[in-house]
Order: sequence, then C-alpha cells, then structure tokens
Amino acid sequence: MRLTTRQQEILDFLRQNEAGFDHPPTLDQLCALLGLRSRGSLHKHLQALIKAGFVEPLEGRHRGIRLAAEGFAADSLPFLGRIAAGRPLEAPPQSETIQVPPRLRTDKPCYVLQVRGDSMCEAGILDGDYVVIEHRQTAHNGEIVVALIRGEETTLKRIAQEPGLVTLVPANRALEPLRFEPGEVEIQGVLVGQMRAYR
Amino acid sequence: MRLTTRQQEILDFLRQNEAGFDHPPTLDQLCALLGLRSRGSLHKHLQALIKAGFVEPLEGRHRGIRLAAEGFAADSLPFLGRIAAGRPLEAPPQSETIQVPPRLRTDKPCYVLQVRGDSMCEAGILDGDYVVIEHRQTAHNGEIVVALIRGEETTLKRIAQEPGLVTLVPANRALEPLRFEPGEVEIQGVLVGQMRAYR
DNA sequence: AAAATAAGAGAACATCAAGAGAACAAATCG
DNA sequence: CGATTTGTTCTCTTGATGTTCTCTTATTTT
Repeated sequence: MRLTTRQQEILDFLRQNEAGFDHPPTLDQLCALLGLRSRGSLHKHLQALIKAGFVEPLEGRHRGIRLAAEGFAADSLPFLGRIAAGRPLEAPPQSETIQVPPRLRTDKPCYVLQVRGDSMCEAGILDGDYVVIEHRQTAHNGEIVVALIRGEETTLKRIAQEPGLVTLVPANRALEPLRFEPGEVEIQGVLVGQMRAYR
Repeated sequence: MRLTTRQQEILDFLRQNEAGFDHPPTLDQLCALLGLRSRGSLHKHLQALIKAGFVEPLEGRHRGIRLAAEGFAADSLPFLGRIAAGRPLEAPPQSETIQVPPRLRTDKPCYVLQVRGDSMCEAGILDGDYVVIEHRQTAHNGEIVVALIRGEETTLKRIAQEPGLVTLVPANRALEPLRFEPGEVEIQGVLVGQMRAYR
C-alpha cells in the first residue's frame, strides 16, 4: 500500500528520532513533536503505517510501549512456520517475513504458514503450499480455519459449527471429519489466500 | 495505441525526472514544471498515458500522491487474462499488471494468467486461480505448460514429449490425455507459481 | 475550404487528506 | 478501589487535489 505525503513525513520523523526515545513515546508526546493538537489525527496516520507494515502494532498495550520498530517492507507478512500435526503456533519476536500481494490478503492482520501434509488436497491445498491467514477468533461455517485443538495441536481444516458441536472437515477422502465440543477448539485464523512455487 | 508528440514529450519528461521526485508530484506541480497553466490539459495527457500503460493509474487516490511509475512497480507482472479453451495469447500494450512475490517467479520474463476450468484440479489448480508462467518455448517432461494447439487454442496441461509424439495430460480423472504431433503444439510458457484468493 | 485532430485555458465539480475535538474504553497508577 | 493517563473511535470542517466540462486556437487531413 502506498503512503500519503504526511504518512511518509511521519514515518521519516520516527526513523530519524528512533534513537532519541528512551521509552517509546506516547501519542500525545508525538503530537507535540509533530505540531499536532489532535491525538485522533495522529492515530489515523499511525494506523495507516501499521497497516503498511512500517510500524509495529501495539496490541492492547497501553502507556509506555509505542511504535518503534520499522523494518519489514510493505506488503510483507510474518511467516510463522509450518502447520499440520504441529504444535501451537508461536509468534517469534523477530519473525521471518514473506511478501504477499495485496490481492491475497485482507485489511486485517494476516500471517503466513506453510502447509504440511495432504489433508486438504482435494481443496487444492497441497503439501508445501503457503497459506495466508487472517488473524481472528471466529469463523463462518464453510470457511477454512487454523484451529488449535485442546491447546495441543494446530491444524488447517474446513469448519462447521453447530450448537454444542464443532466439526473439522478435511478435504481428503482418506480422512474422517473430527468432532469436538466447542470448548476444545480455538480458532486462530481464517484462510484468505494461498501461494505455491513450482521449483 | 500510438502516442501523440506531446504525450511522448511528457512521458520522456516523467522518465527523466522520475528520480527527482521525493513524493510523487501533483498535477499542479507538473503543470508548473512543464509550463502549462491548466490542470485539465495535463490531465488529458496523463489519462492517455495511463490508457497506453506507461503510467500507473491512481485509483481514487488524491493529494500528494501522483503518478510516478512508468516501468511498472518492481514486482508486478503483466496479467494477460484467462486461459482454458481460449484463443491464442496476445500481449496487449496496455496490459493490466498484478503483483507477484519474488518467490513465485523466476528471473526470466514471466506473466500471469487466470485459470478457467477444472482440467488440472487434481494438481491443486482450481478454477479462478492465478498462475505465474515463465515465458519460454521449451519444457522438460513433467512440467506444466501453457500450450498453443494448432495455432488455435491455448491450454494448461502437464507435458510429455517423445520422439514423434507430444502428450498433454490433464490432472482430472474425467479427462483423457491429448496426443499430438510435435508440429501441432507450441509451448508458450512453463508454470512456475500459483496464487489463490479466498474471497 | 471544410472537417478532424491535438493542444491548451479555465471554470465548475467531486473527492480525499488532514486536522480538530469530543466521547469512550482500557490500561496503569496511587 | 478510584483517578488518571493513554489509545480508540467518531463526526465535522477545511483546503488541496483530481476530474469533467466547454470553449478556443492551431495544425493537419480530406
């Protein structure tokens, strides 16, 4: 995504002054430094920079912690490793990133996993493919989700939710659907894009 | 489409000054640099350049942001439309482009097609997918190629070449392999990457 | 000479970037 | 716990900027 002139100015300012901040600055402090009177306006710019990947999002954190990091290029997303009969996903602090065209992602926070195994092969998702996942905790029936099962293992499956029953459906005739109680399954994201390299 | 003399002048001017712009210039700034007094006139020329594919369209974007690119954004490739039981491929001068991450392409010239039909569904290539094709005339057996058959129709299939026989193999149990004499099949490119958007 | 085309001027209009400021919610601090 | 700080969301306003239009002029084509 392209930046507006002001967004670029603010980003330049942050990069120049990155070293000068002992603690990451607050919105009000930055407003003063930039000559703005409205936190809301600054906030809008910062959100754009976060969306473009130039500033680290602060999730929930308040006071103190603030933007700082820049680093990964626009339209790059964090690459969080492989998924299959794997472990819970972690988000390592200095993650690898991978370039994703805007068409394959959403405006919400997204990340990339590499698929292991053929449990979704009939949906055209093969071993080794990269999948783009929108990070959210709910899904509609029929969507393909990253699900954490009993806090132990993550998997990529199509989901069907009924009252009292969650079914994770593979796309492979050799495999059976898995049934769980709602409390056992935690949705970690929803499939929004996919990439494959033939080499 | 051919450019008029003035359009060519303006395009040359943009190319020469491309590096000189910190932020993409506004119409008014360009008018001043070109000695024009009317934004409207410049706008007409720029629209012609956009239509001819030499300047990036700014979709709705306003202020500050302005044309800039001519050579197309770094990792964008030409998007040449759909493939299935289609016509021969052409490369229209004012092509659309589509962003492709470097991982999904090669260093050689590449282009992008959108797949129509399910003839390769068992290879994980579904209707609507975008495929990245490296432009070349030869392939190794087992590669998936864009083939032009008898100069009439293009198709995406896995190829097997023997002396005196070329076989194009679909990845769909419902379809039969197609056999041709070598002169009937012209390879137009080889599949190197693939993308899918779930939306 | 008449018609078509290229080029420009300038006005009117539509839309967007940017900021202000209020109200709210959530984290932190005392 | 309550008060304060801080981030978030919202609406509103303003000016800048892109877009569309009509009109004029010069040049080329028929």
